[in-house]
Amino acid sequence: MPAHTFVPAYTINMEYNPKQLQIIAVAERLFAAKGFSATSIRDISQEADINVSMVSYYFGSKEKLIEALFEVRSRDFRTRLDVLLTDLDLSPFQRVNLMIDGIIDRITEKQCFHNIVVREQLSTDGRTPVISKLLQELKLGNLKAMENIIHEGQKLGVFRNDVDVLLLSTTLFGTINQALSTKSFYRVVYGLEQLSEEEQESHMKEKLRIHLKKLFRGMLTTELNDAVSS
Amino acid sequence: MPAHTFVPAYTINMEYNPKQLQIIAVAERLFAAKGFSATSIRDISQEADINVSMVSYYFGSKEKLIEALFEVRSRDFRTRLDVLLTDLDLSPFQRVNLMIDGIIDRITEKQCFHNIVVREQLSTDGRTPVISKLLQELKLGNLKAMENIIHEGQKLGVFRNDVDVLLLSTTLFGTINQALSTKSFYRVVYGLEQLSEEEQESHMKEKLRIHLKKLFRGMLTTELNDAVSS
Amino acid sequence: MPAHTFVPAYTINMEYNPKQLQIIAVAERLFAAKGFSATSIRDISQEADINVSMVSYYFGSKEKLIEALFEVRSRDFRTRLDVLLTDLDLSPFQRVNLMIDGIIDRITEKQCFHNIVVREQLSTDGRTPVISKLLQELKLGNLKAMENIIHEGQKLGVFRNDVDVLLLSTTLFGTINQALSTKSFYRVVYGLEQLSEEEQESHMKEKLRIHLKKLFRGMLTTELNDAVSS
Amino acid sequence: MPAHTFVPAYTINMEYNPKQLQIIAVAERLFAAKGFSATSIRDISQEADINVSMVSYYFGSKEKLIEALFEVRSRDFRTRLDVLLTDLDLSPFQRVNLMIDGIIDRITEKQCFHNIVVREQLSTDGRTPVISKLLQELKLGNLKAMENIIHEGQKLGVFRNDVDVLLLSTTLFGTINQALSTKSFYRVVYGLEQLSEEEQESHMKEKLRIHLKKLFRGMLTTELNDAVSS
DNA sequence: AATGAATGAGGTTTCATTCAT
DNA sequence: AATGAATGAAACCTCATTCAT
Repeated sequence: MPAHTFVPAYTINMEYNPKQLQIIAVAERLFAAKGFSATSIRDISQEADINVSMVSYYFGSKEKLIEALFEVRSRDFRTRLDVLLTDLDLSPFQRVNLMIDGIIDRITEKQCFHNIVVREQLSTDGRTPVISKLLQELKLGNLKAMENIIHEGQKLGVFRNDVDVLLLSTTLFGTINQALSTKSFYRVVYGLEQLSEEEQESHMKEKLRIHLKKLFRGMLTTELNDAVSS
Repeated sequence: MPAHTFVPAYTINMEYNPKQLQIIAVAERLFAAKGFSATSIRDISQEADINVSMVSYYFGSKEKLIEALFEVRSRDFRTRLDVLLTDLDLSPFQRVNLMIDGIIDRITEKQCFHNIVVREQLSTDGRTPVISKLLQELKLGNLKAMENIIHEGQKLGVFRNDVDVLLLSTTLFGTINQALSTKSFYRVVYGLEQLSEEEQESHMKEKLRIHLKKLFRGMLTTELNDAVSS
Repeated sequence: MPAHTFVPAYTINMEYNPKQLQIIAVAERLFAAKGFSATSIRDISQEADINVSMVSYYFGSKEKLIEALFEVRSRDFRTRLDVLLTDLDLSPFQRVNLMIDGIIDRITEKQCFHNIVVREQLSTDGRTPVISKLLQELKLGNLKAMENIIHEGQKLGVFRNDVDVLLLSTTLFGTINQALSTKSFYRVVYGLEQLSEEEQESHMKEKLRIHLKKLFRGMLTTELNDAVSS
Repeated sequence: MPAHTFVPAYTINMEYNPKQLQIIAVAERLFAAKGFSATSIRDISQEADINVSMVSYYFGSKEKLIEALFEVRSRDFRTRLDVLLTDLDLSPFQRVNLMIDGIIDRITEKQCFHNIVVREQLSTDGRTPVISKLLQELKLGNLKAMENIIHEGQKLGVFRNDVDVLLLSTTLFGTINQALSTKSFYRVVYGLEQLSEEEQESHMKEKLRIHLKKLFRGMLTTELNDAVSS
């Protein structure tokens, strides 16, 4: 092998070229639909209309491909998160509502990736340390952001003090994820079969927004006493 | 019992023999840990200490094995669900709290199966009609049970009338699923590394119970007005 | 294993009990339809409504089963052949025609077995010495019988002297086999689709009889001169 | 050429590359010797000195391999058939003799393939629609060609009018097939053990030619009256 | 830079057979 | 005498990856 030229694309490794991004996009869709193991490199290369060997060529391996996918998408999120919450001058409830809207939008927008994230979280033997680390950071970032908002509200005396932010965040993400993954059940129950895919999605998003805002309001508002004895 | 004509047991009746149940149990654990596709029949047979061909022998195929798994566990759930909620003479809130406890117990008890269920729900191209149908029934049963309880509370004037039961159920299951799938993150954040597996789990369950009961109380209680305008 | 009782059925090996004959009958049908290798013991046991292990139990192996099949059917033929041709007082042509009728009847009657015989003959690496030997004897018997009849006709000056009996026999059996194996093509060409299976078969048999008798007459009759120069 | 999307060559066009043709050649020999089912992909790949997975790679499956085999060989025949019979200016008998020679040559030349064809015809549940169709076309082509020749002879008053062309064709192919499949018996009977394989074959071919030409002459010649009463 | 032919490991499944009962 | 649970080998096929070009 001619050594001077055999520096495979994937060793450059921080910037991805258009072809790589295209492959990542296709892989994202398929991994979301069928799962990582059930998706073959042939599936991907077929849908992306590229040669089978391109995945290995560009990423080194299938494993590395999903790592690249996580790297790219994680970066997206990190950037978007901070922007949303720090600049504006808003009341705590407005801020919470904005956060809820932001997260719903973000997740529904990148539904495929979130689907993959959920799958990865389910895996006991984490796919790979790289992904585990990225996921951990992602989740920690989310948690810190929410903590900031809520602590601010608490300092202002608007929010209760006994708020379990982790569980609240768990409810927020859990509800959205659950809603998305049972979309078809949702359609049946609400009788939305005649609506288009998009109409149905925006319908569900709207309902979700209202539901989660009400929920957060209930959990954060001071007047509620905590007498919950089963 | 696999007969001489190779008609596996489950096509005759719905009884599985001890060996089959053992295989199902092993498969359940592995499918939960790695996913269906990533789990090979060899993995299963190795852990179950049986011959590779026994899976095909007892179930016909890997596909049929997971179907059997769903059939067995679904049956468990159906039976347990009704019992819990119909007989006792309780207040609406007591009933709701009992339901929450019941569902938390049920899911944490059959964590592996629930993990698999979540994975299946994520799959766009449902593994197989058999499983889709069972899942649909399961979810419908859950929803109906919750509707019964809440409607009763509404008739008694204890609960608000504008409750979206489907979304509430989504939050309930979504929160529990999310909590379980991010268990290790939970451990890090709460600094529970020194606790044993079981101690940690019961700690989390306890927190979950309180959180969800508070949450339901907030969403169902009448005094809360619904002014949530972002 | 208790030695005194473990003399498996198949070692007795000259007489077959009803169960064995039933298995042989089913195997015959399936081997004819799909070939030996393509027919599994499970296929056989399913159709015969017996346990899978019965084939090994009664015959020792699948291989031995087909040997048994050949033994049983070969015996049938040997007995039937001689009877037909030696006793009656007939003209040579009458005798030839009787032979043709007899062979057509015999083959169509035991079509499955003949199908298997043809398959075996095609196999370069003869299934097993046992079968090769039986087949050889069978063919030799057929040839001798035909030689007897023809030599007698020659002695009487009714038949030509330059008859190649082997090739004539080849034509006789080859034509019948070919006709049977292209039965469905025959049906299409003659437009017999509306006839029942049996009607069609008797139609074909009748045509075959006439054709072959005419053919033999042509080949055996003296007046034809042999000037065949391409 | 198997493209990156794993669409094997033959689905794009009907050209097979040298490697594929080599595999087909090996498969042809083994299928002829042992039958389709009894021949494993391992057998083929071993004899062809290629990797086991190449068969699936080049043809998709074992099933598709035999289909490819039939496609290639069928094409051969179709082209050769017409050429032979249309151009020359010959007497009807010359033409028939030429046809007989041609068919004998063709079959002995492609003996393996013909062996496989005979096996396929014997299968009640035709291997696959593709093969059934090709076989049907092949047989129909043969029949039409023979009909043309014979009808011409009839128009010229040289051949009898009551000729059953289908049965005559059955006899022609049946005799050749039978002769080839009982080659070893033929050797024993004629005492040709000391001859080489090729010498023996040409000996048999010569005998076959004479036999079949005489036979056709007898069946087609007008003077023979049809008094065949058993 | 990119291809596609080729590989070998490993996947699921089917097979004939055995063995304890 | 007969069963059926269980086995291990081998079947076909798919997989991710490599390598020469």
